Amino acid sequence: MVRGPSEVVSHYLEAIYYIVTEGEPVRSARLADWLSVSRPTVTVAVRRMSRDGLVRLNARKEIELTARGRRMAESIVRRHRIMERWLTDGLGLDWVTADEEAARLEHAVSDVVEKRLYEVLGRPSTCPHGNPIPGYSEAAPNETRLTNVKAGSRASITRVSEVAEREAPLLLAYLHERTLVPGRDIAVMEVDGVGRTVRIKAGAREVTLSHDTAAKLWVVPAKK
Amino acid sequence: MVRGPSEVVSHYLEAIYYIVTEGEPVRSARLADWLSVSRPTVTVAVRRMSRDGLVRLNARKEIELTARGRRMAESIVRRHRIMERWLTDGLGLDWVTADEEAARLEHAVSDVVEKRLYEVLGRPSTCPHGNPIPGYSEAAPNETRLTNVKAGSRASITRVSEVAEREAPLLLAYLHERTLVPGRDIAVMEVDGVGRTVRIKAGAREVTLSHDTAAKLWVVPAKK
DNA sequence: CCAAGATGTTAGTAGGTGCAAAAGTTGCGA
DNA sequence: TCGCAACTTTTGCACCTACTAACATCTTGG
Repeated sequence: MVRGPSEVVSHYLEAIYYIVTEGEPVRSARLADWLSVSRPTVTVAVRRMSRDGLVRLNARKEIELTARGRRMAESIVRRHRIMERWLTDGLGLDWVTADEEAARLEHAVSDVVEKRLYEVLGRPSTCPHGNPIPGYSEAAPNETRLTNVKAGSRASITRVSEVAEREAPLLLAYLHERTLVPGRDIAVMEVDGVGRTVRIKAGAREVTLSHDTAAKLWVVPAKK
Repeated sequence: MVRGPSEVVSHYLEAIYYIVTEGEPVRSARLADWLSVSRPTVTVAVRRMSRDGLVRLNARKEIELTARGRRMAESIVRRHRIMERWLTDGLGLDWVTADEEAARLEHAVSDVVEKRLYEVLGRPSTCPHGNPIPGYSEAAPNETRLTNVKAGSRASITRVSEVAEREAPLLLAYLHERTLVPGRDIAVMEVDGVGRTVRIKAGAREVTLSHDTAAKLWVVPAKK
């Protein structure tokens, strides 16, 4: 019998995957914060995962996924995002609740249910806030953080970073209220390097975002 | 934070609930078989559950649910049956697969999802094979086992015992193939006390069931 | 370059869940 | 009533997951 990763290990893999996707180094302390456990707990968990060939530590003690670990992580993230789609589109839950619920359901979903649900949902290509579903879709190659866009240009929101969900759950509701959702076209009015803010126009509405918040929004340049 | 029962404890509560519902005594050895664990494992698990006020042992060492244990068990069974409904009606899975999947999903479903899903499914009153959903519906009071019905009378199938699912999963497919499903009207042709069989007619088709199998089918007498 | 703060590990402890082997209990048929 | 078979528990082990306290190491600002 092939035993999959435990629920706890799955959460580690998932967190590592999200942080890697943001292009940030995965440190043990960050995982401890993310998963709300103590640092020694992370140390031993990572040691177990390393023993099982899921992760490895580089010279700077940063945690990296092995090929096997990445495959497992993708599988979990895929289930998570498909469940989020169902919870929002099918059951009408809001983004924040859907994410919390998906975090539990993702470990209970088998291949069979995952595939059937994906079909029934109409083969969605992203989770509700725009993140691609591993194995079915990928991020746009010309995607960039909103903080990299120059004042005066136009862009289209593609996704809200997964990191926002975990480290600032209130942000999701904040963005949703302001209709800063995937597919939204925006115009960048002003980038203030001193105040570290970005002023944008979404439809008729102007919004000023902090640099931190803007970094959580990924966009593609508007066509032509 | 109110910690619910662990997943393992939930499975114990669920199994106990099903066996009690069949009117049979709950013995430690039966739980060991049901849950596929060793008997010592059951002993210590039951001791923990007893300590936590979920079960008690009577003089014959039979396991009984406390009021609190029963409430928890009902909550789990409710989630299980609602999930089964979704898996069969929503995703088109067969009875056996739906039951297996529901056994994992039931532990990951929150109150919020349970209630929303129940509404979206149109407030079903039973699981796919006819068992009532605790808190929403109850078994018909005049329900009886098929083995108690006299030859020559007519009856309507109400449900397939939950015990069949766990202790004889192939039986579910067997019954489904023969359209012996809830709502089916049947005529009892012959009850053979020696051969321990029951011959019934369902539509145009005659089927002979063993006594064991017939005992897993619950029916109500045909109207009039 | 050094010290403070961030980061990581070791040590010791605890509870849950599981096992096999063996000993104790009980109930029932001969 | 005796003895066997079924049932239950004890014993001793192992592993995962978690904690706190204390120590070690690393990085970076002054």
